[in-house]
Amino acid sequence: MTVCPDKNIVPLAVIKRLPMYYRQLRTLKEQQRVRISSRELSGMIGITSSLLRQDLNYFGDFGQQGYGYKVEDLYNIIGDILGIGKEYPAVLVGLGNLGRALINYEGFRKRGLVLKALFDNDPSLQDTKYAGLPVKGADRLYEYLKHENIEVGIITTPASAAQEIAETLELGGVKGIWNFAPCIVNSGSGIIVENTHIGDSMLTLFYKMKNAEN
Amino acid sequence: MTVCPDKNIVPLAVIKRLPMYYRQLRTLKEQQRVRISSRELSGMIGITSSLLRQDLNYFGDFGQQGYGYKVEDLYNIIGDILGIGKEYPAVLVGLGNLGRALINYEGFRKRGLVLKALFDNDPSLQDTKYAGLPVKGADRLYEYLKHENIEVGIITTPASAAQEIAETLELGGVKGIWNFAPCIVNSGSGIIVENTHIGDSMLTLFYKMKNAEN
DNA sequence: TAGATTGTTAATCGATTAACAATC
DNA sequence: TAGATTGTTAATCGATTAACAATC
Repeated sequence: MTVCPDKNIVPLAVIKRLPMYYRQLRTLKEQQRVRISSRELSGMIGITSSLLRQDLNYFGDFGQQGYGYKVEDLYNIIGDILGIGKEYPAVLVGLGNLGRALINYEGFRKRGLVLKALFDNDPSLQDTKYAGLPVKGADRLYEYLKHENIEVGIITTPASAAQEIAETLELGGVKGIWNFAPCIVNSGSGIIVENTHIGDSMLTLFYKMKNAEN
Repeated sequence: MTVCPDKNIVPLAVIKRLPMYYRQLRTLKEQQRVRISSRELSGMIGITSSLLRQDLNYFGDFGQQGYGYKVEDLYNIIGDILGIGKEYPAVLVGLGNLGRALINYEGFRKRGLVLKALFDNDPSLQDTKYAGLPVKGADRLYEYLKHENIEVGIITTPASAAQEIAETLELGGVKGIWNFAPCIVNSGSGIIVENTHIGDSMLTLFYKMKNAEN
């Protein structure tokens, strides 16, 4: 029952499925479900039960033969594996519509993302507050990072500004960058960059729609 | 040079990379680059040149031996493959922060997504306008869809409302659903559902950060 | 032409599925 | 115990990479 991630050999494909399991287990928990078999859970998600069991067994033996998995236990275990529960101090750069939407979504806060300050180039926003958080000029980002312990930098600027901001974040010592700008952000050294290109998924949708007509 | 998608046998893994190529080619086009080799383009993106050439060859022969690819031509070709240029009339349901952010992002409009109406349950919003678009009660969604030709339904409601909205969209005859609610949306018949779970990528980031420390 | 780079085949690698013994 | 379902191995399937002949 111990959570033991086999040193770095867990395939990324497996990791990417964990949040999906986590979400479905939360729904089940909210419905007061106590136990669930790999067959039923995988069916809800649209994968095979083999795949689900394989994935879980990268981290440990969490089930019980003839019984299945305890919903709440598995939910907590996957939460632990994902690093939920820990707090991640964060800054967000780029106070446009998407930035504001992310700031106001409580789900992130609930999973451990704690915003500490916001940055934007617009002079009219300098030294104001938004959602209770201080708004500073992007030129003061590096200085701020030097004095605070920030682990995550969120980029919601236009593409043109993203690379420079990423470099500043990296110099400032963040551990991970969550990039929403529609461009590839390169990290010099090996810090973690997670790209979320919302527009890409729209184009994937268009492609599928176009080709479903046949 | 003709765009010929080999009937439905293009792997999804390939499709998912096309928007990335498209984005990088746009950047190159903006920098006035005329030609590019598969080696250089793939390097910018962080994949092998083999993979890039394999991917493109699902759709046709767009390069020239000894020369490479013409940036602008390839950009346009990939745009065509993805279905950009065509217009997709759309509705958005759920006028929260994320919904508003999407409405105000011009990039979607540029690629062909044309919002026609917005829906929300909040009575104070009924029959107002937002960003020049009419806002209606979610209970009027089905009636609206019956009278208008809408192809895409965007769901930015809380998880609890998403499934019902999805069913209404489907009954109303949309071809594709772009779901941002943090839950799995099941389509009865086979309409296209593209899920964009922003929160999932945050959890993936957390996992990577947690395990990079070792 | 010589050099460069494609398109494409074959080899490798990794991820998914099937199957079943172990066991609750 | 009998039935159910896991954990895990082996088989399959699919995706990526390497290599190179074709050719611009």
